[in-house]
Amino acid sequence: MSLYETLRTDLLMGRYAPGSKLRMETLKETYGGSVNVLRENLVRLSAEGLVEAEDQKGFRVASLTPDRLRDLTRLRILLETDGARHSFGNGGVEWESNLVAAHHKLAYMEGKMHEDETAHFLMWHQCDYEFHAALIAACGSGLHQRYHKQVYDQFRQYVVVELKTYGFRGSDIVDEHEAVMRAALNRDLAAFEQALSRHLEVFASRA
Amino acid sequence: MSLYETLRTDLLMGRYAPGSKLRMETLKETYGGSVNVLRENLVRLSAEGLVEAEDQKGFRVASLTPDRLRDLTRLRILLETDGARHSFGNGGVEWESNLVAAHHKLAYMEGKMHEDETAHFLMWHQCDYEFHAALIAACGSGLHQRYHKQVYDQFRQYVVVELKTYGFRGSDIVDEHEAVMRAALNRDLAAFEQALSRHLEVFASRA
DNA sequence: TCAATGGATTTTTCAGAAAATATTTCATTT
DNA sequence: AAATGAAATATTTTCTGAAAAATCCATTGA
Repeated sequence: MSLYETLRTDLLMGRYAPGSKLRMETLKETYGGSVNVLRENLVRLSAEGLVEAEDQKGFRVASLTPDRLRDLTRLRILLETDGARHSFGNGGVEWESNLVAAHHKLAYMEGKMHEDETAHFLMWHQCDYEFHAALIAACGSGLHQRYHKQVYDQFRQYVVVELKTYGFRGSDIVDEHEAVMRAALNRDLAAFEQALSRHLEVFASRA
Repeated sequence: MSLYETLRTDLLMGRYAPGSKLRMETLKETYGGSVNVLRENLVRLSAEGLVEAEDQKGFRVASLTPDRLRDLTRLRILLETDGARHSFGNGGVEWESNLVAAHHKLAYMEGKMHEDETAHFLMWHQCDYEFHAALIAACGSGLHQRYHKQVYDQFRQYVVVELKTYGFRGSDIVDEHEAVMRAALNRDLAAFEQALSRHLEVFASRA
């Protein structure tokens, strides 16, 4: 795994507390590599919103403010809803069956989460992303998908912290995902937006 | 001006042909500074979509493909329409008058463009951005605005090339901007989306 | 208490070289 | 003549160690 991916995973999975300082010396010890390479990656990660860069004051993990969560929630709803709208138009059986598959896998992982949260932590996140990505997979715009991933990843920071603090919030999530998928398969945009908004905003109001 | 801003402006204003290679040696001669700093900035600019990075093959100016233009157009319409929708709700007289002011300045610059395109080139771009930014200025989400700027800047690459190739396409643009502003002031979302789509898609179909 | 000061810490930049990879050149073979 | 492959060249990428610039912090003096 490249330094970029390693760093990114560690940031996403809550290895460092949000808002905490990322000191060069420490990073060098942890990841090896020289200052330049580390900086390059930190610069990239700040452009992607996972890291904050303050001029002459180095880098820190992006902070978890309520405002940012609100912004991220709104953007996710916007990008997923519009992406889904296009998928409704472009997507055929292929798209549908990939979506059903992703949802099945996700539902399975959510079952597993009740057994052992920490063991399936990473895998559940992976499946959750793949489900939400599948919704917009047929939107026909790579750039749209790229921005969605960026926003999703920032949102995930909040999810990880919430999950580590309060534990997996169980069957509600399963129902919400189910409702989202059903609306997508029915190509019912209004229902989709409502189900998705519910899914994300319920989370945002808890976190 | 920082190296980042200088580089960014040069890229945006078409100093280098789209798709052309950015060789380290050349950049060092042009901008000074050492390799590391240059790389940091190029990494950042590739995360923002103005530069393409190919592993082990260095950096090049982002290429102008029709697909990318289509994606960028769609995203601009999405972000500006949704941003405007929120502005309609949140924006008061303050927002309105800033919008009117931005439009007035833009219309003035578009008059100047008929006199001397190259002289007012940079200023017109500035005003065009400020107008489009003013539309979503009251959307209430800094992140939304940040992403919009990113998309706008990438779109601008195409505008600059088109403008340099065919010259300023005159009074059509003025009318389009006028229609967009009027719809915004009337808080008529459907009209707004239509006017904006027209404005951007007419351009996209020409370029 | 508050602000100024000076030393310690940290970030940022630098220059040059080494390592890794790409590209070109050119002789050889098919 | 076209294709192949190895050597030479060029370029990117990484590393090192250090200097420069900025920030942080604890102590001093008002």
